Amino acid sequence: MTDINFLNNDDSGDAASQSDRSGEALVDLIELLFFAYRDFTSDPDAILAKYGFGRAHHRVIHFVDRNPGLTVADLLDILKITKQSLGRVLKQLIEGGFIHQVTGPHDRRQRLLYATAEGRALAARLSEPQSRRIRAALARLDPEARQTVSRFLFAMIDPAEQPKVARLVGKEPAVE
Amino acid sequence: MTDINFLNNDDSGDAASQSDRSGEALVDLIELLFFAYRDFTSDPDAILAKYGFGRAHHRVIHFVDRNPGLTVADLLDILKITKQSLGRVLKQLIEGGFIHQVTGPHDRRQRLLYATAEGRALAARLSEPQSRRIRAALARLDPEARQTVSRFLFAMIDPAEQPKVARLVGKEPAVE
DNA sequence: ATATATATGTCAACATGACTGACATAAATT
DNA sequence: AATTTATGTCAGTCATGTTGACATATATAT
Repeated sequence: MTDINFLNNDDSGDAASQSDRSGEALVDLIELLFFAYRDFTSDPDAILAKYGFGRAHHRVIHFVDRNPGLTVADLLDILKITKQSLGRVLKQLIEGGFIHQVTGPHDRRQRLLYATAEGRALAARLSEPQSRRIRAALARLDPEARQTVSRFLFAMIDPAEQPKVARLVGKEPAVE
Repeated sequence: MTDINFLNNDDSGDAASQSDRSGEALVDLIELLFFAYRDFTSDPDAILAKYGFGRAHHRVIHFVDRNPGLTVADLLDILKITKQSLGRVLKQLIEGGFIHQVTGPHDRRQRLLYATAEGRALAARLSEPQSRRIRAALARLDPEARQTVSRFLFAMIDPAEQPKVARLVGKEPAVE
């Protein structure tokens, strides 16, 4: 029924836009990235739905869990969204007891963010299927594939953002 | 100002959630995938804004351009969205003259979708910065990196979806 | 001390792109 | 003739992003 059969539908003879063979392989990678990311996010989405949360909550709890003491400004810079957007999901996560705030010790204007025990459990639960998916994918490849994939993904990030991401991830994926 | 400095904020001594060293590298890949995809989609987003279009339009025009004669059902299966969601963006693309419909020759219920000259031009314009980004990323890696990355991304897709994607992309990324 | 800048929060209005549910039409299939 | 399928559409809702304006507390500079 919902079977993809349009490869046989090519009886129109009009395949002009597909004839550019030079960039063909790159278009493949564009599409693979789309499908990989589509499925990569589907696992956590299903878990989040049980909590009444969305993908935005996932991103917040993930980065707060991974970086205890993160400030709101840090989070805004990572997620590239407005504080109004962040405000809503952050409020829900705090009210739900997944994140708690601590007034900054040096700068009392700051609210340092920490995941609670429940928050850490949720973060772990969300990352688990994603880790498993990555582990399964890498299992089919050579041992050095992880390094290659890591470097590729890092190189895909805007050059201006790469230093920040390198510090955030805690490693230098582009260096051996 | 908006400088990320929370790596120095770790004066709380509480890094419990970061102490799981076993899955550490996989968490890195989770984050790199997030950042890579975030920036990967930012280039087309800027172009789409000029047309009053969004990311949904990009996906539709891309797959229609790449697969002339695609049916609505095919598109729904690729994008994994509802027909109501697709309906709006498809309508706008048709009204804007980027896509035109042809009644199916065998099954007159079907509307085969084709990109117009303008649609092909838009698709090319959108994929150009993405191709360039990928090309630049691969340029820093070994020649066999493309094969590795391609296989990795393919393996990240739900196994049940892999055959469809393999046919759609027109290659077998998992095979040499 | 006062002025200014910064970090954060909040209110209001809005846009996009998803969703569900219901129903309509035309054409194919049984 | 009845049913299924492919598609379209109306109506309402939700999640998550946006801009603009403004408030508060605190830090910093003059």
